[in-house]
Amino acid sequence: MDSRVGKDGRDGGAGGVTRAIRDDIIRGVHAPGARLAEEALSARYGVSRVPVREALRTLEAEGFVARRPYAGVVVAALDDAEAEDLVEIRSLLEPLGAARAAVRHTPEQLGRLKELVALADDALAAGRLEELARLNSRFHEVLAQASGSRTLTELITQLRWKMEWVYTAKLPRRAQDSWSEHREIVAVLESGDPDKAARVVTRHIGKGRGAHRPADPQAIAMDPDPED
Amino acid sequence: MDSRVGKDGRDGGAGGVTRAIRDDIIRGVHAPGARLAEEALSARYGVSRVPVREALRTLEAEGFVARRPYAGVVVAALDDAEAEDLVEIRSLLEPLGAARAAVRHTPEQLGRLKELVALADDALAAGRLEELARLNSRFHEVLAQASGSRTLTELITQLRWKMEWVYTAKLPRRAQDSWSEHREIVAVLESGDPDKAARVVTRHIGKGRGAHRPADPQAIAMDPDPED
DNA sequence: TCGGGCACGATTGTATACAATCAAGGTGGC
DNA sequence: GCCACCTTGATTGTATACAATCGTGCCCGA
Repeated sequence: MDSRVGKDGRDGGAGGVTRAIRDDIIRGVHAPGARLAEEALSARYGVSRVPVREALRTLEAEGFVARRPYAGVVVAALDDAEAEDLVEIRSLLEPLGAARAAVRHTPEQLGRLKELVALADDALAAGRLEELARLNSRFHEVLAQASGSRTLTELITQLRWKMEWVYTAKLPRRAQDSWSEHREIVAVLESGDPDKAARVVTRHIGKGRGAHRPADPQAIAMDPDPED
Repeated sequence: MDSRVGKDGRDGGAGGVTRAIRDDIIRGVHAPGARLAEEALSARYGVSRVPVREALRTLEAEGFVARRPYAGVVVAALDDAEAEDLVEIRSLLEPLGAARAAVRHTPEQLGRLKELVALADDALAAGRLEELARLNSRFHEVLAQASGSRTLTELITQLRWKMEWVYTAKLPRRAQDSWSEHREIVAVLESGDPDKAARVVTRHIGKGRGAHRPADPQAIAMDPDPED
């Protein structure tokens, strides 16, 4: 198992290490609470300590690791309350992004979303679930970009990473239901109605009414899920 | 004008440079679009390029600078639409934080908030407006921390930095009105009602009804403001 | 005169070497 | 035996040196 980052990444270098470490954290390779020694990481990913340190700085700002001076970094651990907060925050921001997207989306983005829906149809028919998950991520990524707001896009993307991280253990559920809703989202975007876009995405996220109320137990029992 | 970072910072080092550069960006010392050459920064802040690079990685993740491989970093520029989005996002997240704080706040945090209100009374009576601005930042910082969610705290803090950045030109308005509302917030927190806390903070932020609707022109004309 | 191509300078990305700091274990005294 | 103190090892933080890459301006030819 060699995780060293190849020379093929489009970015200069350390960015690739950042992605590699982040992916390994999300996939559980580096468990929450685990200490990440710089030299061990540099050996594992095949670069020196400098890119590793820069990657850790990025991951710290993103909230995946915690850093204490002269005491090293550890993988962050999200307790249940924080996981619920992530769901709540996402249920606020992604509808906002959809409302923006309904007004600001470019034709290219709309076309890309339609293309993804079509690809998902094929993947679903062929029963390729892994493909479906990847397409799902892409769909929400493009949807966020369509908001036209860099801040919103980055926040939503990072929230989805965190969601994937939290729910990484319980993998492939509900992967097939969501694409009919995705198609609906595309249609609403095309209509250009921001309020309707926000409502549809709110329902899609799986967490309706109750804006600032802590998620009620029943909603949690529904187990909202990154695969939507 | 010597901006070099002193040895007295509580953190090991590069963290201090991060704060210094961020402050200078917010204060407009480094204008939006300006190129930040690493060597120039290391000379200016009195450290080598390594801490500078790490600081830039943090600031990139926070959205203050943009980085392109082998092309250097430039200070990010927020257009009007993005500025409005910041207001909107904040108007969603800070009430959520207040609702959490109403349930989760610690006695220490509540005491600290009351103390800040009292200090603001004195500062107001003495007419020290700069002191008031600093206390205002601290108040909202502690309020965010009282949410008990690391994610929420960091998001809200970063949003306030960005707001301060955007509205940095037009400085000392409305600094005196907000503290009566701050006192009200403390009272609501103490009562422990999350919905009421969210409503009060929403009103305090200055942007009421219309959750996912783009801010209407009238609301923008009111000129929402970090000094609240 | 204008366009293509190449060499050069400047800047970013990376690696190695060194200094500062912390934690743990040993040692001496009581 | 126990506690304070120090020493030592390991790890982080920083500085310097080197490699990779990009933009620029000059040169040359048509």
